[in-house]
Amino acid sequence: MPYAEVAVDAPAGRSPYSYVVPPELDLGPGHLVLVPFGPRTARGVVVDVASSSAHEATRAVLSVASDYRLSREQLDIGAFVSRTYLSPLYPALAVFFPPGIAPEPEVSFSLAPSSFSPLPSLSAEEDELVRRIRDEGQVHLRQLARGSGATSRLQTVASLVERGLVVRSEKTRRPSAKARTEVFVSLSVDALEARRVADSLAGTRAKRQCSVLEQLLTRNGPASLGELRRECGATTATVAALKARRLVGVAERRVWRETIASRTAELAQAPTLTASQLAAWEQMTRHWDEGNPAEFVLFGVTGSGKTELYLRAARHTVELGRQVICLVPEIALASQTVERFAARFPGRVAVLHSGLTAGQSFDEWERVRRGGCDVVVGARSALFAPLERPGLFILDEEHDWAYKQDDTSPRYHARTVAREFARRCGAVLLLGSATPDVETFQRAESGTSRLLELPSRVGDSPGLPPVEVVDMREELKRGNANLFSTALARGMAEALGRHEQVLLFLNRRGTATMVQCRRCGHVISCPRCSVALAHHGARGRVVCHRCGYSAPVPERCPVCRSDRLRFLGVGTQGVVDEVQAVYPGARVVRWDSDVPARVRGGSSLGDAVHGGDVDVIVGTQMIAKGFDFPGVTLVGVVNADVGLNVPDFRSGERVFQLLCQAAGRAGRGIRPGKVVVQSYQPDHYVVRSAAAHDYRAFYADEMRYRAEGYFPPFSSVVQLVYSHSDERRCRREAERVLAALDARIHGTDLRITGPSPAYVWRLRGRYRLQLTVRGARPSDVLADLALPSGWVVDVDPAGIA
DNA sequence: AGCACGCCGACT
DNA sequence: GTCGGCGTGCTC
Repeated sequence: MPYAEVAVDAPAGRSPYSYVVPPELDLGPGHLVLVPFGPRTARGVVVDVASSSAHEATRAVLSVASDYRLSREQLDIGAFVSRTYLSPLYPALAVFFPPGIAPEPEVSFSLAPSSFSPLPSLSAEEDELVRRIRDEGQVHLRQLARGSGATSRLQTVASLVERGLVVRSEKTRRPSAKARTEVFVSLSVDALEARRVADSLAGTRAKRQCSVLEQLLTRNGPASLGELRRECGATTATVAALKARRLVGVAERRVWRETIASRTAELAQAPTLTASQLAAWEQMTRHWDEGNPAEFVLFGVTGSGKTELYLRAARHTVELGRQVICLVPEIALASQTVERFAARFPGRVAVLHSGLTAGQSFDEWERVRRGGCDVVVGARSALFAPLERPGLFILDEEHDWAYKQDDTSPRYHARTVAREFARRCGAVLLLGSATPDVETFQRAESGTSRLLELPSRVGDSPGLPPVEVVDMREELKRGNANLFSTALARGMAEALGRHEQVLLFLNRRGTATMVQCRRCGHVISCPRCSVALAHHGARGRVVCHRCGYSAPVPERCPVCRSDRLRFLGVGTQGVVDEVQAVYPGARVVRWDSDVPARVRGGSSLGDAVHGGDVDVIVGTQMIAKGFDFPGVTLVGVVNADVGLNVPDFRSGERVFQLLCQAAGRAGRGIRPGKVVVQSYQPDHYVVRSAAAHDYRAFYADEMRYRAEGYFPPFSSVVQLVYSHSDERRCRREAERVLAALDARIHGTDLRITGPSPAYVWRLRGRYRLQLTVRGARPSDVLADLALPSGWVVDVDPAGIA
């Protein structure tokens, strides 16, 4: 009897469970199935089918949940991700299925028919729950399990089920999207006949039928019912009448939902390469054709023409009969990249990211699976698109930490997974950046990968703009306590006088706009997290950026009742106000995540900026990244060094990347640009090297710092965080695991630090302690360490204290 | 989710 | 020394 080894959707399941394969199911590795698991039905992925099993299977697979099926390669990559990132197996495999294709079976409760007759005596809690179920018809288990008091609610419902007053039911929900079809109407008689009938109907009561015929005649082809409704006011009745008279035929046809890639159809010719592009291209193809090494780092400033090389490499791959995956950190900022790919590979580009509607996403996955696409462009999860034979993986802006998934399992880094993918299927990995991750650059330095340099900007745009670093301590000494230094203020006045645009960049990481009591010093903080609440002046509220808690700005200090509250720190709105105060005539806009994407993008605000109706743009991280502002000649970095003091070994690298990107925004048009960087630590190597546009100087200093601290790339880091609502239990558990780890690391190179409070010590009402393990291969020792729930393990975390 | 089990605090 | 509540582990 065949057995299926199934990776079950159960927490902490790193090894598969054995199930009997019922004879009626044609089951193989890669199938998504439903299996009984304890008292519930769970999803699972079949990883293997064998004639015998190590564990004696007692239960059988229930059904196959989807016709999507994973390849051997995908199963192997999933296992790699689970192993490398110490993640449960199911989520590491589930990423290869289109989102929403087989939702988790849902448990709900409804009233038993008998409970409509007189009720037996109920406790107050039971009565309340019965009323709620009656009012709402049914209640989902998820709703009961959410929020405080969940345990008692679940107990109450369990007792009601036991007494037969409430019935528990479980249903598999339908996929969140399906193929869209439309009814198409076409003439089933020749044009002459149709013309004759149309004329005969003119002036009669059947004027809609008449105009449908006219429409079909002018189109000289089929029209969808939707189009006919819009053009002629036709209804299904109109079409039915025409069909009854055997004048038209109807057919249902699949229609594909559109994305930006499918809307851009204009074919673009490949431009001639510049000398440095050509040199890089020749180097790439030479090594590519030799097949060794298959990893390239494309190192070039913004505007140096990296995308053109991506396109060439993609063309080369497609000509070899293979496909391309191009990852971008944030798709919202990458519409230009998508459009360029779409223009070079018309109709053959798929876009995959979380911003698509369920229907669009379903269609894009389906197009890829059917072999209809040569190129997939998308966020990190596009890596898992169902391509037949990927031959090239591109990571644009490879240093960006959006490539690391850190909120849910598997906590993978797309670069690492892409590298393994490429290795397994003999594909090329192409990493592009103006400021490569030091770990990436180190690989190139050591010869593990190949460095390709694009030293200058292409076209007529001037070189990199000169950067002036202003020492804000000196500024303070001279009595200027304003937000803007004398140099920045002068630069702004000059630019505005010439009717040129100014971009002010605010580094918000590590700062908060908080509310403090002047009398007792108390800072208004979140009741559930140990962070100060951010002040949103425009909305008159204080907001927790961690858990979303929000409250009106208090009138008095909650501790000492003083009404002398002051607002610390500067947000984008504060900068806007300051600009307006100094230059009353200036037209200022705020450009950050508080402004909805649709306003920033194609429509009003974007047009206003590009059309020159805006003088000053104020923003955060976001403006430093994808957007192109050709009219900007002055970039001011208001507070360059804020992020340097975040307790994270990568903080220097992040600030460097941000400063370089911000500086790269100036002078992208025809007129030369200039950058003013305001800093309280102007001598810091990060600020100095960014101002000099000198990546290699930064790299040298950063590597020294990393070596001294035993940080990556000199070690690998695994972070273990335990959270618990009870502080004592939290400490006890962290100490227990520390002792267990200590016992294991004897004779290894591993070092453990902690338990130490996490960067945010209290989050959503839970205390958090962290252990950090560093060494050459920390995962090996941690692989078979069984951790109770409440622990989060993050391999190569985005940042640690 | 639901059930068994065991730890820890409270009480006779 | 015992009781009982609740937190934790397990489900092929």
